[in-house]
Parts: sequence; structure tokens; C-alpha cells
Amino acid sequence: MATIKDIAIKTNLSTTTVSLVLNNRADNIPQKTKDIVLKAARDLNYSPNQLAVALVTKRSKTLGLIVPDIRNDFFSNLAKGIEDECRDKGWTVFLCNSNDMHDRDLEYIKILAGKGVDGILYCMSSDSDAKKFKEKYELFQRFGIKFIALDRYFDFPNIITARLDHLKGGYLATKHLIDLGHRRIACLTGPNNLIDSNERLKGYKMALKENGIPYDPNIIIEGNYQVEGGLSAVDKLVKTDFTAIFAFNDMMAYGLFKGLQTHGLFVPKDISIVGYDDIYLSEILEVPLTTVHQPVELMGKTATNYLINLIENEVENNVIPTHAPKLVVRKSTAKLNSS
Amino acid sequence: MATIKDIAIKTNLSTTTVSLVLNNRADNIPQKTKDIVLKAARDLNYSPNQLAVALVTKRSKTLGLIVPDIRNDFFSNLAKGIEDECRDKGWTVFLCNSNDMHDRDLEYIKILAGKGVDGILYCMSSDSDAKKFKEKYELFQRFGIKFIALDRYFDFPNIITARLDHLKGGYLATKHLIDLGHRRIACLTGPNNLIDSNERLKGYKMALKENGIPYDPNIIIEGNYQVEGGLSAVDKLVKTDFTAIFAFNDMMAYGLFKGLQTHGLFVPKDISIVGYDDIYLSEILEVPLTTVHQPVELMGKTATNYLINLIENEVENNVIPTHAPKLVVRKSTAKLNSS
DNA sequence: TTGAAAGCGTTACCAG
DNA sequence: CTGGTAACGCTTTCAA
Repeated sequence: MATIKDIAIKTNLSTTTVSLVLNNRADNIPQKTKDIVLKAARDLNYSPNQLAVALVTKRSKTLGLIVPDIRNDFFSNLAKGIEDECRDKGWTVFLCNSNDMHDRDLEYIKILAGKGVDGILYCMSSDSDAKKFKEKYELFQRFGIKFIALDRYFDFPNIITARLDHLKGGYLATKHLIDLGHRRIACLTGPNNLIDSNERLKGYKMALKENGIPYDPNIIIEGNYQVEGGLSAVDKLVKTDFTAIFAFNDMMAYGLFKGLQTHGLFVPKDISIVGYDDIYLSEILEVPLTTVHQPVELMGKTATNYLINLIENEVENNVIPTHAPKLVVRKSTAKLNSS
Repeated sequence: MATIKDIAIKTNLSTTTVSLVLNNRADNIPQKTKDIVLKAARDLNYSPNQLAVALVTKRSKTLGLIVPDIRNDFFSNLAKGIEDECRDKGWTVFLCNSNDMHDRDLEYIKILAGKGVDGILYCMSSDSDAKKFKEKYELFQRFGIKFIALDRYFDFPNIITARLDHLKGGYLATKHLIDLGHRRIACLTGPNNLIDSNERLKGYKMALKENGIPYDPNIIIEGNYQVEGGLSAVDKLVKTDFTAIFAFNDMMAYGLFKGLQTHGLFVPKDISIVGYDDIYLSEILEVPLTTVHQPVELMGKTATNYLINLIENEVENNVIPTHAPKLVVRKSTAKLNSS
């Protein structure tokens, strides 16, 4: 690989001059000299060594991305948005999977710091609690690395977060069912320790309240975000008088669908279902699923854009706008008593 | 961030000594001195600046990963295997999405070279032909970057590839149907310019031949790896006397399933289907899909291991073993005339 | 057993 | 307008 020195030698100029020209800082250098340098650079197929650049400028134009597991649709969409934005801005991104382990989070923060990243997009491991999150927060501080917490976070001062509006999503889903005439709306939540699940539940409650429907814990079931959770929830639900259900993700909604079928209950004739996530699958199922779509990829882009801006301008311009989800009405919901 | 110099000052030793100790090259240094250095390093929370290390050692312990689109299940599984292996070995990986564009491939190779990666795991954009592939090959050469072509490649001398055995997969799928008594086995392939599709077709033909079943182009349909391709293929197929079909991926298999349903044909009673990929979905469908599972993640791990080895030892030990797929028999296939 | 000094490829300051 | 030189943080001879 050709270096700046090679160009300097070839052109009989100093490395300073070459560097200046190559970085467009050559205000006082005649076009003629510039052309010579540029030509030599092209001839030698010069490409700057970013390691050296980063060493001296203290800026690598590199971000780290820490997610629990890139195989998960949510995270791969996030990663896509992030990488796209990086590319647009001439940045580059390291991929790290924590496998949902706090210790890995810590380890990766250290590694990325060593690699000289300017910032980290961080989606914390699901085994984190407030204390563990704080530990990581302090590590970021110690290394002086700016970071943005993606979707998952604990509320500390000065934490910058990129958020999906789960409350609104919960509200939209529930409101839709209410508008269709349902009043006995069951809820299959995610794990109770997850903030997104809690927020969605809040949205659910808000919609109920707003419409004068009493909240009934008997038709709220804690799920696990797996198909199987939907399946097993059905056994409990069939003993109640529910007419609709809001599942906190599409996989569980699908489990519900199958479970109901085995009980001779049909969607949407007998029971209406709303899911959450809008995974690829949902559109093409036997009964296309009404669900809540989240702008995950966009959130990735926005967060990245914000982070880069933060790094380059050192000012926290303002807050990242929360990303609003959108209800996608398909065939799994119907008017009550439409049968 | 503390540097080696800080430690040297604090301990009244030279940077040389500190470096030696920290890198376990301190054969001639008394334990006492070592302890002092180690303690100081801990106290100062020292962590080496890998940019500087890379600059001087010419080795960054960093790989690049170029894939068409990380949102695709196949690639995110690949990425997971790769990143896992990197982590195990103390390496790190840059993520790049080419969006299936040749020009992006080129661009990323240059960028990664600039970032000082020691090697690249490369899955080429689908718009590549032999000529374009060669262009990229030469770029790798010019930068002196070792690379491994993942799954997709063109046969040039000295190209190291990590391969899935699509021929075997095609053979297994077809053989399974033959064993069930089927002789009129249709085929819904991928795009004809893709090597994996061609290989699977070869496997299909091999199985037919081996069993004395004539090859009939009339029941071979070129697909597009999309659900919709499966759907539309049904319209052509129902005019033939096929009793089984081998779809070259699960998404199309699912499309077939739905299409057949609208024609009053049931799986596996009327028609047997074998898919390919074993995506998450396949196990939980109405009729769980018999399909071919590919060890994608493992291939990622193996390729990474090999590449790192290649970089560190400079010798091409031997060829990466081809990864054999596995038939997963579920409910979408049945004996002919079992109805 | 330890240290001085050169060098990796850049940028950036200050002279000329 | 251009160049010399220091510096970034580290490793690596070579000498002492």
C-alpha cells in the first residue's frame, strides 16, 4: 500500500504538502502543485491508512454496535438502518453480539474502546437491571465514549435513548379492538421485567380507561414472546369470556391462532387478534395478522445520525424524537358479533 | 485513557519494560518488576490502544464482513457464527451491507482496506458475474487482503471458498420424495444465474437418474425465492400430473402450500412438498414443512476460524470442508397414494 | 535486567 | 507557498 511518503518522494514535495492537498486544506497551494499530487496519488493507488489518521486525529469515524443477537429480526433490522446511515456518512460499524449477557456487554464496551470507536449504539442485554445498566453507563463514562441506548434503557440523567413508542403502540392496538366493539379484550404480554412490555400494557390500560372499560387482571397473561407462549395461553383464556386478544408480539399471536384453532375457535369470526412487530410472516399467514408495525430500521438510522452529529459537533442538539408505531389492519380482527 | 507512558512514569520504568511485561514477553524481568507494572496498569485502568498496536504491528485483529443484506435470515445467521468465532479468538468484525450491488462491494473492500482489516469474509452481491467477481478478486490482491468467498463464488484459481453442499441438499430432498414413491416430482428452482440453485438442480437430476426416473423440463419452473413465486408456480403446475414438488427455498414452499390450497389440493395428502433452508417459520406452520437444513452459522464459524488461521500462520493449511446440509422430515411429505 | 531510540502513517504546528 | 519536525501510542531492535 502506497503511503503519503511515497507520494512525497515521487513528487519531490514534502509530506505536509501532500497531506494538505489530499485533505483539501490546500488553500494556499497553486492548482498546478495540487494536480501533481493528485495525479501521483492516483498513479500509486493511494488510500489513506485510517489507523494512522485515527491515531493522530483522535477520531476513527467508527462506531460500535452491541446487540443481544443479530439473528433476531428486530436487531438485524436495527443493524441495517445503522449501517446504512454509517455508510452514507462515511463511517463504519463494528458488530457485537452480547447473547443477552451483561458480562459480554461490559467486555465489548472495553474492546470497542480499545479499538478506538468514537461512539457506541447500545442495546442492552435482557438480563440487565438498573444496577447493571449503571455499571455499563459508568464504563462508557470512564472511556469517554458517547453512546445511545437503543429501545432498552433505564432512566438515568444524561442517558440518550432512541425509543419506540410502545405506549402508543399498545394504545393503538387496543383502541382498534374497542372500535370494533370488543370490551372483553385479553392481553398476552411479554416478560414483566421488560420495559417495552410494560409500556404496551400501559397503552392498553389507557385505551380501556378512556372508553370506560374496566381493567380485569384475570384476562392478562404474562407471555414469553415465543409461539409456544401463545399456544399455552389459550388453555387459560378459553375459560373466560374474552372476545379479542392483544398479543405483545406476532410470534405469540401466531401461537394463539393455532391454539384457538384446536379449540374450534376461529379468527376473526370468534376471536379477534392483534399482534405486535409486523414480522415478515404476518402478512402471508393463513389469516393475515392485524398488527403494530415499528419503524425499527428508521430508528437505527436516526440514532446513528444523532450519534455521529453528537460526536462531530460535541453538542447535544436536542432529544431524539420517539418513533411512533403504526397499526396495520389486516384480516385477524373483525367487528364483535359480526358472525 | 491511560497510556503505556503513564504507567512508565508512575513506575519509574521505561515504556519498553512496561510493554514487555504487558505483552508477556518479559522472560528476563523479575517477578517483582512485573508485579509493579501490572499493578500500575490495573490502577490506571490501562487498556492498550489497538490503533497504535495495529499501526506498528501491521495487524489489527479485525475482519470485515460483506453481505448483501443483514436483514436476511441467511446472512444474519452467517454473521452470528462469524462474530462468535471472532470473539472467541479476540478478534473483531466490521459489518457491511452491499445491498446486492457490485459497486458497493468494491467500495467496501476499499474502505475496509483503509481501516486496516487483516481479512475479509465476503459474500458477493447477487448482481455479480464472473467478470465483476474477478474485478473484486484483483482488488483484494492489490490490497494484499486475504478473503474467503462465502457460499457464492466463481471458480478461479486460488480462491478460498466456504461452501454449502447444495448438490447434496438437492439430492437428499429429491431422494426423500422418491423413497416415498413419487416419480412425478416437480421442481421450483431459484434464479437460474445463482450457483446454489444450479447445484440443487444437479442434485435433483442426480437422484432422478439414479432411480431411473426421466428428467422432464416441463415440471421444472424457475422461481425467485419469494412467496409469490410459489403462488404463481401453482397455476402452471396444476395442469400437469405432478404428485410432489421440491421448492428451492422455504418461502416458495409456503407460497406453493397456499396456492395448492386455493386449488383444493392438500399437503401432504394430494401433494408432497419439500422446502430448503429450514427457516424458523417452517417448524411451526399449519403443516410443518419437510425441508433441508443448512449449517449456515457453523459455516460462518469455520470460515472465520480458517481465515484467522490463514492470517496468523500465513499458510493455507488445507481446504475448508464443505458443509453438508441435512434433511429435516416433518409433515409436508407423505407416501404416494397414502390417501 | 533495563532503557534509548527508531519507526508505523498520519496530521498539525510553526518557520521560512 | 512549502517544508521540517513533533506528536499520536505502541513495538522492537540494539546497547548498556
